[in-house]
Amino acid sequence: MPNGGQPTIVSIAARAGVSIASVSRVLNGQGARRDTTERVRRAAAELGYVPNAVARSLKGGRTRQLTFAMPDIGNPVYVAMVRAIQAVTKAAGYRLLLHSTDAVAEDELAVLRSLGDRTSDGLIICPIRITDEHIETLITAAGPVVVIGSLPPGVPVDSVRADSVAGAAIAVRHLHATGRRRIAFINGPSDTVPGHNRDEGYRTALAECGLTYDERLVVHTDFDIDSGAAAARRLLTEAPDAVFCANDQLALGAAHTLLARGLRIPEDVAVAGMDDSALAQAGWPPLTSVDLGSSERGRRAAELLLDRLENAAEPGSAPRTTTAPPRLVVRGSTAPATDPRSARSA
Amino acid sequence: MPNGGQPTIVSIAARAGVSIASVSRVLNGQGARRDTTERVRRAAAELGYVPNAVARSLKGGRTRQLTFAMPDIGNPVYVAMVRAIQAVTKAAGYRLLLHSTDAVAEDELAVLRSLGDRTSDGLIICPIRITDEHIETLITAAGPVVVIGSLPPGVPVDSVRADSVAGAAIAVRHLHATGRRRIAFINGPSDTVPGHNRDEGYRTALAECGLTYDERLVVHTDFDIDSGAAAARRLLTEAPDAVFCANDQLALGAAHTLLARGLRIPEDVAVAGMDDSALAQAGWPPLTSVDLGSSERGRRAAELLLDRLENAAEPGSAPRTTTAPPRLVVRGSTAPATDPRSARSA
DNA sequence: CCAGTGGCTGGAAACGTTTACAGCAACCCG
DNA sequence: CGGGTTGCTGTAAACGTTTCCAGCCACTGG
Repeated sequence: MPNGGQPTIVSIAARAGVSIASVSRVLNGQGARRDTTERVRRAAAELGYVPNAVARSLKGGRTRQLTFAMPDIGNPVYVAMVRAIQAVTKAAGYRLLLHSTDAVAEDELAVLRSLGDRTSDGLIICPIRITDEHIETLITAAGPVVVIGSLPPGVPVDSVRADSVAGAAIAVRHLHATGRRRIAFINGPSDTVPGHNRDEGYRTALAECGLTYDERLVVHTDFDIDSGAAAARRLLTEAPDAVFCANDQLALGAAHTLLARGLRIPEDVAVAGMDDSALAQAGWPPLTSVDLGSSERGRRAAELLLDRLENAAEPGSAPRTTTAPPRLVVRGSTAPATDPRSARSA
Repeated sequence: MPNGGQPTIVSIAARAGVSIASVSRVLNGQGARRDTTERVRRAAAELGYVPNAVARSLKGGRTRQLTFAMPDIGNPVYVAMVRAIQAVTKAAGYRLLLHSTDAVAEDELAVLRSLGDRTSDGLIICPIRITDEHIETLITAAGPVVVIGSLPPGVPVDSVRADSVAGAAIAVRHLHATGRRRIAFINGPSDTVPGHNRDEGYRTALAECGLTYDERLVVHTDFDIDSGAAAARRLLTEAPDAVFCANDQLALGAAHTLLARGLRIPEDVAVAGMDDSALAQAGWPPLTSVDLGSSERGRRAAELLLDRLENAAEPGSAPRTTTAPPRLVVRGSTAPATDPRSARSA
């Protein structure tokens, strides 16, 4: 018993006195005589048989596993995506493998290539940067892939994008509408796709509002809480009346710094984030944030992937792209400076 | 080519003009003639060969995949564990499958049973409740399992526990030491292991401090932000001078409610949480929290599991249990009411 | 020069399934 | 009563690897 004592279809066949083919058929619900069915069922139950998924996959060529690769499991945005994806894939009978690439491009490529090892039937990937090598690897991937993020035009791969250009613009216009004029911007790395797009939205909206772009009000840093706090410290000398942040984590970090310096939010400075993650509601004051539709994107990506798998759309068929519209969620952190609530007892 | 055109060891053998056995040997770095080695390597590269992990697993009996099942991916505590586990398993050459059970017992059992399908070589599970059925299933599991959490004595399974009884007690004593006397407690469900233990710690510490347990100051609810906020609303009528929460999410929710009602933290009410997750540092004011060693527990669990796997310790060998000591991390949310900083300008 | 040795190699079996195919009995109908 | 149908069953091949084993060749040492 080289197997470790695990019962197999063979043990069942022996015990029930039938062939392995019959066992397989009974267990997969195909026709069999009353008598046979019963004997097999009983033998399987007595032995505590569990089908070997590996053998099954080898034969069938499918693992019924899908992979989701994201830059950072710690970021609530991706958690939201995971939930949405999970809901769809679970319903379709697939297991979901999660992979955190820690935002390193090499890891992303490795995941893409690993589709070739047939460990999973398909992949949803959320790349933070998109290099030529990414595109090359995407095209030659050994199985269906859906990208969550913006792909250059012409790349024949399904994708689901967020309109973060428009999203950033909405936030800036909102800040302007509440009377802010020195709107600082804490952004992620400028060489990432999200970083680049948010920058574009920021500039566009500033122009629309008749404000001029002032590079002293802009900081590029990493997408996490500590970076947000540090960036805000640097911005303090510029005395902004609003800080727009490229995600909620940055916004939370920034708010933290501002409050620690005795500034009031929103009376002295407004703060807005992006993603509308759980963090935005949890922050104090609750953060205004732009919902880029993380759940929606996750759900949609999963659907696209399943469609490729189940309907076996010929690999070359036209790639589909969906864009989730952004939505501003206004909370306390950007109440107008002239709002009655801002009148403090002091 | 029923395979989908994927190159296999057979295609390589044909192209290189050698047997499949030689291909396998070359690719696995075993001895071969210079000439053979080179031809195989080249053929493999030209075809873009990637070994089929499924076939390999079937033959080898191991998938080099491990599973981590946790109640909730959204909770930063589990994220910390995932990171720690990942670090260990990745170094050992294992892939990690993540599974969110959403705290439903049936799902936990399903994961445990699914070890039998040989999809992964071992399992780390973080059960929220432990029923007799859990124990039964744990014992008969088809592969090595490590439990993160408290197991009743005598269950022959490796486990890593947090001392949340002691942890809760530390927090309560700290609140008492800073002058608080009406210490409310927002706890998770009392029929969960963590919920039960934290309750015990709370009661013990109260007694030590000479305070009496007052059930009007205690709320049992779910382990998330919204529940914390709702619980705090209910507690307001009791005018506590401190709120101890069974995790950081509850604490954040509670702080939120308190601040929204115009109470000052820590001047009017102190707030303390547990887990010392990213949330605690991110909150405003930064939350005092008890670090229950999530990373440490994750790391340790991974090590135990790997040890079982690699050293093939005979299944019956003595189960090992580790306990991670709690550690109080004091932050702004529990500064003593008499602290000079608490004197406001007003 | 021959037996022995050692390095490489190929054939074939094995891992646990699913499934095409053929065999076989029982039955129905003409 | 014979030929066809029907319903079930078993044999064996296949999925893509790894690995045991035996064979081959070229040496080496006596």
